[in-house]
Amino acid sequence: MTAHTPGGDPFYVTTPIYYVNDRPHIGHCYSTLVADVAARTARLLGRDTFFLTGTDEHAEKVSRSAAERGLSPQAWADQNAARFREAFDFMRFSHDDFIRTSEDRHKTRASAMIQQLLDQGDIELGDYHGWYDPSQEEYLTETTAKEHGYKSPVTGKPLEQRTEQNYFFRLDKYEPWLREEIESGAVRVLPEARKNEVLGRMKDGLNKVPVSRRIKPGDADWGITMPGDPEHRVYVWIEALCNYVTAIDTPERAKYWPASVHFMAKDILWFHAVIWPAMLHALGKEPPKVVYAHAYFIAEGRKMSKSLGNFIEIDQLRAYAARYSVDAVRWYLATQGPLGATDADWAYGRFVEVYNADLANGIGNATSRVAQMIEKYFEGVLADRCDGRFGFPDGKALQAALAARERAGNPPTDGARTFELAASTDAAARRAAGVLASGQIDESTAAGVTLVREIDDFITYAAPFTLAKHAEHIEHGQRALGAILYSCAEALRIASLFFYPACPDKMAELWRRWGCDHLHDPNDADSGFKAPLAELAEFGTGKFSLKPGQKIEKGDPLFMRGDPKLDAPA
RNA sequence: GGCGAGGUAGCUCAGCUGGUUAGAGCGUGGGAUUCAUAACCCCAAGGUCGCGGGUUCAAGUCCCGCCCUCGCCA
Repeated sequence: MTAHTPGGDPFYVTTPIYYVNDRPHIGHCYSTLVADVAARTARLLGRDTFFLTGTDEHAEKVSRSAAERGLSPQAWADQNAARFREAFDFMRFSHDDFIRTSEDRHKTRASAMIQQLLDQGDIELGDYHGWYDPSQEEYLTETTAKEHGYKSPVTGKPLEQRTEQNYFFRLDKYEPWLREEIESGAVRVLPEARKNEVLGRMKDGLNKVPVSRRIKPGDADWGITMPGDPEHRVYVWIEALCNYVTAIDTPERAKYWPASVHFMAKDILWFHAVIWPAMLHALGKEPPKVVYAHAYFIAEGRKMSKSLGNFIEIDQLRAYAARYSVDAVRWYLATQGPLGATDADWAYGRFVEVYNADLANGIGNATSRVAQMIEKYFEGVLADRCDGRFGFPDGKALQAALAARERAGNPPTDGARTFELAASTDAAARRAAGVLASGQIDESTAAGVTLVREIDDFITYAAPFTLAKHAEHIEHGQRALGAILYSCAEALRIASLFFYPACPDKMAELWRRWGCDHLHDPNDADSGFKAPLAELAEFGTGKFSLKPGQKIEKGDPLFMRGDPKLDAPA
């Protein structure tokens, strides 16, 4: 789907695979967006990136829902998996593959992985006993059972103690190893608060975990059976975890293991941070480098739930996108989302504020004003190059600008300032590079925002619009003006690179207008970069820098200002 | 109940090993300005740093107690 930059270090990022019975909503979109931004950042940095998402299909409820509709489980899963694909295409996610657990490539490999665990004695038969809810035909955890007074949470009928033969994964065997991995950071569990949780819970000891249940008469033939024992069906979660490996188990893709980062919501952290690494270790494979569990979105200050019926579904995101652009929706999710341990709010008022502040009044306005000046004073053609340094005593361009302000009777009140735009863009690039190890995707967006702020500040101080009016009375006035505008444009070009992971289409649009040659195909934001960030972000003298003579087209506002008084899109 | 995190400006949060007037972004109010999408830039509003004790020459920053919120518990 996306062109890879050959030669870079492999970077493998995943999302959970989504339960195919669900309708795509903001939660799925958020997890996937986080991974997408990480993947796009990795590609921008020149890493050989592989980004995987997909659907989890082998649940009992899937076959039941299918039956209700008179469909085969597969047909039903096909239909719903397609919804996720559509939603993800709409969100402009750049996954390299979309795996479905009902695919043969997954089933055969997942079975083989389980077979190996069985052969090695890491999965063994044992007795499971727990609280069984006969009315729902399911076991409840001790905690849940207790919470409900040992009665069915659904029907209120008494629960029964039952014992059943199941297969168990010997998680207990790997406790010392796992503790060491997590404590040392060999497996980084993030955010830090989650790591503490996991370690805290591990203190109570690790038990064998049931990984299968006995097939009952009438159960649909849907899912993987325990190798060598067709009486038992493998639990979906363990099979689902295997997707991260099955999807890249080909000669060309093998280089991507171990995963650089698994992103997920906090509810499935335990599986990813504890059970999965232990399974991998048992299989003789390396554990993932980073396991990152984000928190949840709430809606307008309220928890989302089926009973309130306030889930933010894909249609609502589409409505926002119709008014503000998909990139604006991505921006809000990426910068305001629950990346840390606490939940974040999807709130319309906040959406407009952030959209206006960062996008419309930020990079959108900055590119407009710079392009407009180049159009007005230089007929839309860049005049000079400049190294982005404006200081004393040899910053001639800035001195000319200050002379103009003096002449206009509007000298700066804040004294002699120095601007090192090239140093600022370098600092931003270093900051953005931190995204990959920390999973902190907002480092890149924040670097872009900070940079734009500095550029705006510089424009105000250097006042090229004032210089333009007095240029003929000032020595080298016209050249100084060209140099200043060049630096603003060049700094904005570099800033746009940091906006790209969250706002790929808008930045591709900007690059087309300004004639920037970053992408293999300027008309396709996903066509891959021609060089890694280190080269793309060279200021002034690089291969990808703006060049004298280059045409700068202003065009319509990149992000039209939003009106907070309007009702929320619906 | 057990374990853990945290309560700092209207909002979201920074404040490392204790030390000049407690910071940022957004929002709000005012000013300046016109290159720009009435945007940008500057300034301000005055937050008992959850509450009460204690240690110290000095405490959001350490200790004790209390209140509250939140997370995890296969």
